[in-house]
Amino acid sequence: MHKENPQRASVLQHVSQNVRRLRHAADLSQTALSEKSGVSRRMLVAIEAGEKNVSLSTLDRVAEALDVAFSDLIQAPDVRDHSRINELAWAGEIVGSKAVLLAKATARREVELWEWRLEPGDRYCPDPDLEGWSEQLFVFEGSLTLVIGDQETVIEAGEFFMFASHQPHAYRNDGSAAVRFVRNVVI
Amino acid sequence: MHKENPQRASVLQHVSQNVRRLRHAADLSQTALSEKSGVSRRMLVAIEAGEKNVSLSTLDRVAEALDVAFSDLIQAPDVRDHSRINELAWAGEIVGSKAVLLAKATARREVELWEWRLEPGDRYCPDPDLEGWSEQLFVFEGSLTLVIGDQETVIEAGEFFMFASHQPHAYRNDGSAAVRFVRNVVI
DNA sequence: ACCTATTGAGCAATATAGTGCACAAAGAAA
DNA sequence: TTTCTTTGTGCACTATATTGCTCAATAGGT
Repeated sequence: MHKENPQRASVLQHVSQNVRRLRHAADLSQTALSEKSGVSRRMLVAIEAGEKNVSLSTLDRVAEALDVAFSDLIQAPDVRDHSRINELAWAGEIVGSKAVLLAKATARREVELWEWRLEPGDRYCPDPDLEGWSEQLFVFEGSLTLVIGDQETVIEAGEFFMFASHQPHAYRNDGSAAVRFVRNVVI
Repeated sequence: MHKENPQRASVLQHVSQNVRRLRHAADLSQTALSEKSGVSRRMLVAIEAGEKNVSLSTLDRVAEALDVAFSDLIQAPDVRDHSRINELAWAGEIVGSKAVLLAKATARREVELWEWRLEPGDRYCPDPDLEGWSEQLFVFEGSLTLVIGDQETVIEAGEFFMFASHQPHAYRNDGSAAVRFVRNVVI
């Protein structure tokens, strides 16, 4: 009649891993999370073991106590690959035509595509983004000096660079001509 | 002792709206969806009314029957803005330095950043993407002819364009010099 | 050794998700 | 009108999520 609970739903496995991971990230014990969320510790054990079929509102209380979005608890925990690829994906019939996939990122919420132009000697020092954000830069004219922490990287025209933008960083043009680049901000 | 069910969880409201919207989009009656998903019609009514606290596996069965991702059922239904912005967001101290936010998209799963180069006379005709995908193009050298359906658009160097890529489309270089552009694929 | 914090698990009680049935209201098409 | 489809609701029943209580096992720190 009813299913013998094969728990086919992969969502539950993700939840189990995510809750544990995020709870440790928040430096909370099961007891502490239980008090903060209002969900019994016994239930938290079951959730982290993946042996109970959690309801939405219960899971939402956990998400709120962990200070994360609900969707963060159901997403596959390891799908995020902010890997740099830079491979030739297509070559046209005429020599020189090409398509290069610079990077592929598993986005959760937002993407921002920016066009930038920085005159020689100019700079931009943004506030660091929150944890999880990353930026992808593609310089198509001039030369860009990227400062991350105390480390400086020069990105020439035609080059691509990607970094986690929660650390302090700055853009600077040390060259003699204007630098123009595309900036892709992703979370 | 227990709460008088204020159902504070906004997730449940989203679910209620999403299920109904997607069910209509799939052209299914409650009865049909019930048979396809294995969830009782009585429960579907409750879900769409937002008066029951659905469990993950039950909602996952609904998601599978609707042929959508689980996260599609819990997300706020109208948050997707693929709006073109193109506003000057920052101006440097030296005249000419600038940052232009070309576009901001609410991404759900993936982002792909591509660098392209197309020689004169060359073209690329990809298979149309699935519903929901969109592409953002920024041409920084040459001139690109974008064919969408039976409509042609010429994008000059320095210009930006965005379109839903589920419709048949093609890139073509009608100019006399190579065209180079950045292509951002988002869902 | 001891003490303490943390986690896992068993069990009984309770709250509620989920089912199946019956029936009514509304709308569309004959 | 009559028929059919779709949807909402009340109710009793079952399945199970959720709780609070136990106790055991493990790991660190003193």
